[in-house]
Amino acid sequence: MKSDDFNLSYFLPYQLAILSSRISKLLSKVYGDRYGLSIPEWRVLVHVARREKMSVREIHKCVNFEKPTVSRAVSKLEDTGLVAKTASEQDQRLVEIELTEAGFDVLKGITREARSFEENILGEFSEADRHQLYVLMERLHDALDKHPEAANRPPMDIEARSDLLG
Amino acid sequence: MKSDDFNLSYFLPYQLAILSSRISKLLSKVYGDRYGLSIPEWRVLVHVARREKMSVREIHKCVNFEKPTVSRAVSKLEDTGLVAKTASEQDQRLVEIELTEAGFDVLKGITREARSFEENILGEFSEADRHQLYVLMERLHDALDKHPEAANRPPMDIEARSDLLG
DNA sequence: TCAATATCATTTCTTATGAAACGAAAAGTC
DNA sequence: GACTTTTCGTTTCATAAGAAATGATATTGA
Repeated sequence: MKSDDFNLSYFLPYQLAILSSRISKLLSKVYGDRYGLSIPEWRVLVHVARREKMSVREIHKCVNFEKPTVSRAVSKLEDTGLVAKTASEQDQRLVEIELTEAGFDVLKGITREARSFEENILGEFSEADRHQLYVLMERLHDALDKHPEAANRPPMDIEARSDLLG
Repeated sequence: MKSDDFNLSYFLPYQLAILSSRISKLLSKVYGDRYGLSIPEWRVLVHVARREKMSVREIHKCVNFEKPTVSRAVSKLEDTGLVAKTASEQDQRLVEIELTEAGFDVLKGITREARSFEENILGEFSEADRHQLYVLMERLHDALDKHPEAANRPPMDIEARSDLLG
């Protein structure tokens, strides 16, 4: 049996998955091979860096990973000395997580490499191209937001790069 | 410690991962909840449908999953009667996989729903918008192709939708 | 005030994935 | 024509992720 009905090559969900997977795998060579971090660890690290202190719950909402994944990532980062965990004074259930100096140093290194990685990929893209790309992705998110069954979109960070969104 | 150095909100690999994950999860409600298929199973099904017969190896190269994953997906699809496996006459190592009538029927249903899903997401996108989106994704793939360490890009299907690529 | 409920982080438990190992079959080499 | 090497598909094996359960603390309400 054979059918020409349907072609994955132009099916958006498939193309996005392939593209994202190729980029993620390549990027993971930066923080994985060189710094020994997993994807969840690296995401947690970046998010924690942008606040003074964060709880697992807060990170979970931002980072688009499940709570156990975040919890494990945080524990591992604590083991390697990149973050510090302390029980909250006001609410003993909460764990306050913050970057250590070592974590800050590592992040600085990875940040530099991540930026250069992105620049490498987007090298041939003009500012207009980048703007276009982000606007299109934004519109896709908007379309998803209208679906009641869609997963929540992680909140944007406050300080936006207005140079990109125009 | 706190740093405003780096903002994931505008980091392309992160944004792509989030977007792709949101869309994939939503789509998986179609083929998962309603048809009981996993992502690898659904991809295998579609790829096999486009050829008379395919080996595990061939599928593996197209589908962007590892060989064991493909092998398992095929076995499961055989169990549920959607594909048939036969040892090749010419080469006893190869397994020829083809869709059964039941597989064809299921695919027809999913295809319809997948199309309507995509249309639902891209509903507000004009033809020009879609073209733009695909061109930008294409350029990102091209940039990745230049990296020696990047994973191979799965080959495009032959019959391209020229209406999109212009 | 004390029980019932809700919230937070962690810990099972199950499942899925990919790397490496494996056995079978073909191709290459002498 | 046997021996080595390569290729194919499957099967371990180890690891990672999410669902559900757990334990601890807060909050609510009678």
